Amino acid sequence: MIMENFVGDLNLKKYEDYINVFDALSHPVRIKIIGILAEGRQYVSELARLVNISRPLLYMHLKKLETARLVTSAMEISESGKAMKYYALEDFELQITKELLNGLSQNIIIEAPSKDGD
Amino acid sequence: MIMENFVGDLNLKKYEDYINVFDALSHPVRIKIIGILAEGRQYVSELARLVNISRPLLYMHLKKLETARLVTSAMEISESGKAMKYYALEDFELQITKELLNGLSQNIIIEAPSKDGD
DNA sequence: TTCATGTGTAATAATTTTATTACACATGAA
DNA sequence: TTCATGTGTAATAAAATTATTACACATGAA
Repeated sequence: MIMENFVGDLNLKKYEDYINVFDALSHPVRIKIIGILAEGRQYVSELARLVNISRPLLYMHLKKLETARLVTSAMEISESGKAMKYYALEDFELQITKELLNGLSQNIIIEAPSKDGD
Repeated sequence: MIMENFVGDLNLKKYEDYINVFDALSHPVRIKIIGILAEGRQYVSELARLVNISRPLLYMHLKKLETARLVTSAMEISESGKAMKYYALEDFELQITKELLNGLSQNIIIEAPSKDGD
């Protein structure tokens, strides 16, 4: 079995996929969320209390994490009959090397807007 | 020799260090820069041409990469007598795991601005 | 001297991200 | 019915990032 870039359960292919992950990991609140979800899944309102931010803001951060596929969500009806949305952390293990980034770089083309401000 | 989180030549300790790295890696232009520097060091003006962006913008991106300590810079006087600023890629190898992020998470405290928008 | 090339940065504009506020709607329990 | 708790999102404000423009200054060669 060949594993070019071992990336755990995440299936990152295009450079955009990686950038989504890096972007997702570039904010303290989102690292905090990951830390909490590492202990086990949690529903939104409770997660908001644990992270100490508002629910609307939490949704924004969760969206980034979900886009990066670092977390997944699932709706459930609790015993008491309430709808609960649970978020869970994905399994992942990312190895970032110069070689990987160099490889991604090959697919990136920056189209020229202006060459020099002079 | 114990190596808690192997991070190559980068010496990342605080969660801010990691966030700086993630942030640095979260933009196509910067990945492109890394890809080019992976082939060898380069001076600013030439790098700007290779990446296809303006020099002022390049400086901005280089600053982020340098803050993250993914690149280093050095001034040199060329044979022809011109001052040249060379940028080079650092050696690094980063293993990102749930455990690492969970560890970082412990040090992050989000101070409450507002609990819920309701 | 003028041109081509290198350095650096200040000021501003454009865009995106982050954060807040204010809603609407559902359920179970008191 | 009212309260506490859960869901979701639209609109806006605030802040940060990204991008542009316009400078200044240095060196070697023509």
